[in-house]
Formats: sequence, structure tokens, C-alpha cells
Amino acid sequence: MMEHLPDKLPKLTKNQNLVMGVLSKVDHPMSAYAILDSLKGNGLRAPLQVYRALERLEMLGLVHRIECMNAFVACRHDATKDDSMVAFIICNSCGDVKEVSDNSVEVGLHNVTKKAGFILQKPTIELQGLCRSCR
Amino acid sequence: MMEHLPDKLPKLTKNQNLVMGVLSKVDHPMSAYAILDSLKGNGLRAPLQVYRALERLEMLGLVHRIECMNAFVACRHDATKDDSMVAFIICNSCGDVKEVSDNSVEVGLHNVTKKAGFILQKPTIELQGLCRSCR
DNA sequence: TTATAAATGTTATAATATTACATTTAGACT
DNA sequence: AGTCTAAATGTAATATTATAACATTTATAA
Repeated sequence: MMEHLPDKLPKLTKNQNLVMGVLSKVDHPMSAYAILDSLKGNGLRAPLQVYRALERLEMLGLVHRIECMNAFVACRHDATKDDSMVAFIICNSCGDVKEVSDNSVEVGLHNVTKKAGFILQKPTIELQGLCRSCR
Repeated sequence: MMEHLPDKLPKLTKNQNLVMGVLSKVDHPMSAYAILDSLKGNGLRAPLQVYRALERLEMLGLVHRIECMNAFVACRHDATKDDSMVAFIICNSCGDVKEVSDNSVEVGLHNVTKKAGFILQKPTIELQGLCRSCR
């Protein structure tokens, strides 16, 4: 709806697949350098190789960057089918990160941007606090 | 309401005042190092001096960190009177950054966090796109 | 005034991200 | 197949952002 993702995913390249593979296997965000470390055995040597793959994967909606952590996480919903806005709930205690999506948030942001005459391209919504088990 | 700010502001220290002074004079976010540069003439020498002041000013609600820019901006509303949630509208074309606040956003986030049984401590809402003049 | 917490000053270093440039690969089109 | 082009890759160097560790000074309040 607002992030103009491609309708169909193009085939991923070698490095894109490697990076996607790493992020898919874990349920938490990883730094670019942590991804690089875990791919040293696969021939990756330089940060840029990871950053470039991440950039592309983010454009495809397969990966999200968590700004407040300088880290990256695999998208957990089918971006080609459901292009709704995404927020992240980040537990300051256990470090758990969950992707959530709620229509009323979308409505709220629509109000705010409309009021300002603003065209929204990339929303960043990161909610830090205490998750159900930690509070 | 959710960011537990102090009711009354304590007196700022020397470095806190210097940093606050710089951020107050401009209307855009500045990196910690840009702040440092502009305070070299005032005796500041090390990044840490700026980062420490920023950390405190952020706790006091006088400064906000813009995560997607790794930069800091002076708060534009009276944080001791109006503790409502804050979002930032960031123009990708002209670089303009505006602080906005809207009750319906707050409602939306309340819904999302309630649904997840989550206690919100620090929301980060950064909306990148095109401002009225650039679109 | 003395105990204590906060703030400061300084050096070194860690962590994150990008620039620049050469080369290779994949797709689209004769 | 050959040719063109855009995208992706490989590599080294460097820029930018942030923190650790430690010594010292200042402000606050008991």
C-alpha cells in the first residue's frame, strides 16, 4: 500500500540467498557483522558484501532493518500478499523482537501524514518496552 | 504518560547546556560529531562528552534521537507539560524534519501493545517520505 | 564537612557503514 | 552463438558512530 513492493519476487542472487538463509534460521535481529561472521565459511569476506545483499533484500520486503538496534531481521509475513504496515515490539529485558501489524496504527499514521501533507514512503515504528513474560 | 519524564527540569550542567545550546539554534537533527565540532571552541574535545550530555538531555525529554539518521534534535514541545507521544516526519528530498504528535497514533500504538501484553517504554516513530513542498 | 552521586576529562578502541575501483555474471536482444 | 547492458561481485581502504576504562572534579544533601 505504501512501500511499493514488487508483485513477484525476482530470483535471489548468491549473496542475497546466503544472507537470507542466515536471517531465516534465527528469530532475532542480527547485525551486519554478525551475519558476515556466520558466512565467513561460505566465502564472504567483506562487510560490503553483506550490506549490499541486505539493501536489496530490504527493498524486496524480505528483510527489515531495526533502526534502534542497527540490526536486521527476516520479515515474518508474506510481503507479496500483505503489504500492510509493520511495527516492531522490542523487549528491553529479554531482547525478544516481534513483528506486529495493526490497522489502527496505520489509520493513526495516515491521519498524521495527511494533516502534514506528507507522502509516506518508509515508516519506522519500533516499540521498546517489556514483553508479556518480562513485565 | 509513558516516558516517565521528570515533573520539573533540574538545572543543566555545563556540557548539557553547551549541547542544548547548539541543538536549540538549529532546526534540523545533528550528529554527535557535528555537535562536537561546533563546540570545539568551547573546550569540548571528546565524543564522549557530547554523548553523555545527549544521553542526559534525552532522559529529560529535551532532546530526541532520530534513529534512522543517527542524529539528535531539540524537542519542540514543552515536555514537562505535554508528555504525549511524538513522531517525526522526515523528508527524503529536502531533509526537513518535523516533530508531530497525534492522538490517533497514540491510540493505535496502545491497541498494538495491549494486544501483545506489552508495556511500552520508548516508542520510536519515524516517517520518511516527501513533505508538502517536495512532493 | 564529609560522604556520595553525578559529571567531567582523556585516551584508546569497538562497532557500524560507505567510497572507490576493478571484475564478473546474468538477462535481453540481435 | 555473439553482443550489449545492468546488476552483482570482490577487495582494500576509510569514514562515521559509539563505548570502555580509568582518573579526577564538582555538586548535593545528610
